Amino acid sequence: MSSGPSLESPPSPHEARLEGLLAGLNVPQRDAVTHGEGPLLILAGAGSGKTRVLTHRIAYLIFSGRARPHEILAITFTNKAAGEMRGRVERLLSGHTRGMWLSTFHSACARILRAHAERLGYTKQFTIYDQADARRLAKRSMEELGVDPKRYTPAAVQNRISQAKNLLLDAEDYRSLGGGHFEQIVADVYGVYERELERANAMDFDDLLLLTVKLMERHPDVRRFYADSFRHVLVDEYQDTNHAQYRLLQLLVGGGAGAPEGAEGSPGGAGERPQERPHRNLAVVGDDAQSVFGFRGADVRNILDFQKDFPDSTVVKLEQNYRSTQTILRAANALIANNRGGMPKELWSELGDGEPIQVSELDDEHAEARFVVGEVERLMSSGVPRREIAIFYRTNAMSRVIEDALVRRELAYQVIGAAKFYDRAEVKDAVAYLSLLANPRDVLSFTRIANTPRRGIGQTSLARVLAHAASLDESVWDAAAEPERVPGLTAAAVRALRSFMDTMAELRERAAGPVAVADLLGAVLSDSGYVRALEAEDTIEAEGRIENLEQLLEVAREFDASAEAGEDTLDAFLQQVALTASADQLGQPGAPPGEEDGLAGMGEDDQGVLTLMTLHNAKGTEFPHVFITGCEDGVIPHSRALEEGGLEEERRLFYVGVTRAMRELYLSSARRRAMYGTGVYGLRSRFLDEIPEELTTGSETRGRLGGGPLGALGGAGMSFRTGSAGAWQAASGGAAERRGAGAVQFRVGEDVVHGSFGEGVVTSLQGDGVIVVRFASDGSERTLLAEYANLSRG
DNA sequence: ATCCTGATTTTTTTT
DNA sequence: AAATCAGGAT
Repeated sequence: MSSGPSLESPPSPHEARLEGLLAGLNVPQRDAVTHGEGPLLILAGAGSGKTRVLTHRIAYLIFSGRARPHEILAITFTNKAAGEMRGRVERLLSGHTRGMWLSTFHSACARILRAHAERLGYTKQFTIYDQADARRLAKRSMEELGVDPKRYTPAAVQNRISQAKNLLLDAEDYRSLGGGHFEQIVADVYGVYERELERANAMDFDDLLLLTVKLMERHPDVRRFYADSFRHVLVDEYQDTNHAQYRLLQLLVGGGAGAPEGAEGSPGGAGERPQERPHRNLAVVGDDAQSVFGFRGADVRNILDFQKDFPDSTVVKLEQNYRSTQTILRAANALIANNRGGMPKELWSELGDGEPIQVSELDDEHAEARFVVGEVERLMSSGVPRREIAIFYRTNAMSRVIEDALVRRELAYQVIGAAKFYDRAEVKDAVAYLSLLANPRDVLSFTRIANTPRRGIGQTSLARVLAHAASLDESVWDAAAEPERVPGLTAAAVRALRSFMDTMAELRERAAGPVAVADLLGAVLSDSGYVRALEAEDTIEAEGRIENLEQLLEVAREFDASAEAGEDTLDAFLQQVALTASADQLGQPGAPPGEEDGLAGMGEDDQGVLTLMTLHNAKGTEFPHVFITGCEDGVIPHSRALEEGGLEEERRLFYVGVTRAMRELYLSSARRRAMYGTGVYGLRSRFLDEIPEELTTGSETRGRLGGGPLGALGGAGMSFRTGSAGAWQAASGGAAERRGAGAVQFRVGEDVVHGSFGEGVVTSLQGDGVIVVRFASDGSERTLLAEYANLSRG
């Protein structure tokens, strides 16, 4: 209306900016973005544009003058999500995000803890132990207590400790809960475990949350500092928050159930500035139907009870879906309707019915993989770029078979989540060196690297050093630095230790100065003899390790380049590494797929690559074409989850998978699937039956055994045992592999494994069963008789 | 101290 | 099937 020349003052650039921000948003989205002060609950169904709402709300807060960048704390679930959000906010604000906190709970907590570590008896160089470290420490604590690791596995105990921490319970709290024999054992281990963490100046993932809460509870001034500083707190994926995170939010924004404001703010309270008014500017976004992290302490009640916690909260419901066809949404709605409780929501879209959902049942996981890959190729030949296709599965282990099939067809792909770069042994070793340099009390890192590479410091000597350090209550570093004082060490061990520690001391001096992390890492790798030892191995694997270390150096270089001057770069680097999750993906999407370079690395064009990931990692993503594999009872309602009564969470997980699909959805299952090396027969997932039939299409009978004469299978199909090698694999293969009777058929480019030469690839077929194989172990090419050589598919 | 071998366990999902 | 672990030989 106000366009054109007007007597009224034209909209100021400021107003225009605000208008632009709201353009294209629907009514509830707009309400959420423009909501002023006070608690806000945004119930955002799948695909309803919640990230858009979050980013626009942040921009709105700033444009409207309600907040300045440094007054905003926005929490996401993964670093990747945080990075994406930062990018989008930056675009909206044309770069004005300086000082804004946009991170995960864990990263934000680590940052806060580093600033106040001394208050909790830590130094700011504290080490962050990941789950594997935590498990090792739990194991050691159990050994110290003489707990039988057969009866109780360290993993189970660590799990319980983690749960306790998520509930903000310390060892004594946990003990006083009562519980059975196991719980008492856990309480014992928890106590020792905690003591060891403190001695090591280390924190596990859960501590980051727990200790931040503790810090703020014990030190009101610290709490007040952050509460004042973050005028607006926004939380994504609120349905996946656990109790510790919930509590932390209460401490930051005030109010809510169980918050101490009543006591503190009331006259006669703690006596410190009783007039403090909590701002309660908390905006949370979530969907109870997508709560899938219960196993790690997430509590759906946080979102379900939000209105109880904040009776005056504003609630906005986003139900219009901008992602999927109605067919997909109807399936999703029908599926989730089988869960009881939860907030009623009905997703709808304007995108029309689209294609029916394809349901397929295959013989086994190999047939399933071939089927999926075949469909992928069909899609691609009809012009669909690779990046628009995703394949989901329940467990990481399931990716392998699919990857094999993809490599065989030379399709470029990326696996999100698995292939954890930071989990590689050599990378962990290198990081452990740096950790020890930063934190001389870091026992776990010390034990990891003291004899890596081999330098004559064996288990026994190591144990003696640790015991000595413990008895004098000094750091491992100090104990090891004077090996002659350690009782019981052999002369050789003393010599080896001294030489090792001399090197470390030199490195430490370097670390103390203003040194680039990459330079320090380079010095570590050469001075420690680590790279030399790898070079001496002179194997393909060692070469790969060296390449990985090269890559780590590159990461360090990038870090150095972006680090701010005067920062404790080593500490910051270690923190980043510790908190970079596997799902955050080192190489950005679009990078050539790692893995078997060459074969899969054909993604040079602008097609991007296929994406493989677990259903858990799928949350927050969307793809035009989605495959969900392993739709079998025991896999998708996972058997372990069923035992623990987690059916509804499994259903939500499946729901998450279904709602990722924009246009086409494929659901596949296998009648028979190998687990732990032997075959297991499964039933199709009960979730498939919860999808209305009229929405689906597909043959239940697709991929029947062999397809050809029944006899082809013979007795081999019954013995679903590997070991006796490719027998049934050949027999149950699809049409492409159905050729000769009995003998295994190979194709050029196929991966094979030989009984004594190991892995190789078929380079040519000479006819009459004569094939040529190049072996990876030594690069040799050998001519073999397929029938007699001890060969099987890789 | 180190290497080798056979037994046992693993697979739920992740910050 | 793969990886980790314990025990034993060198």
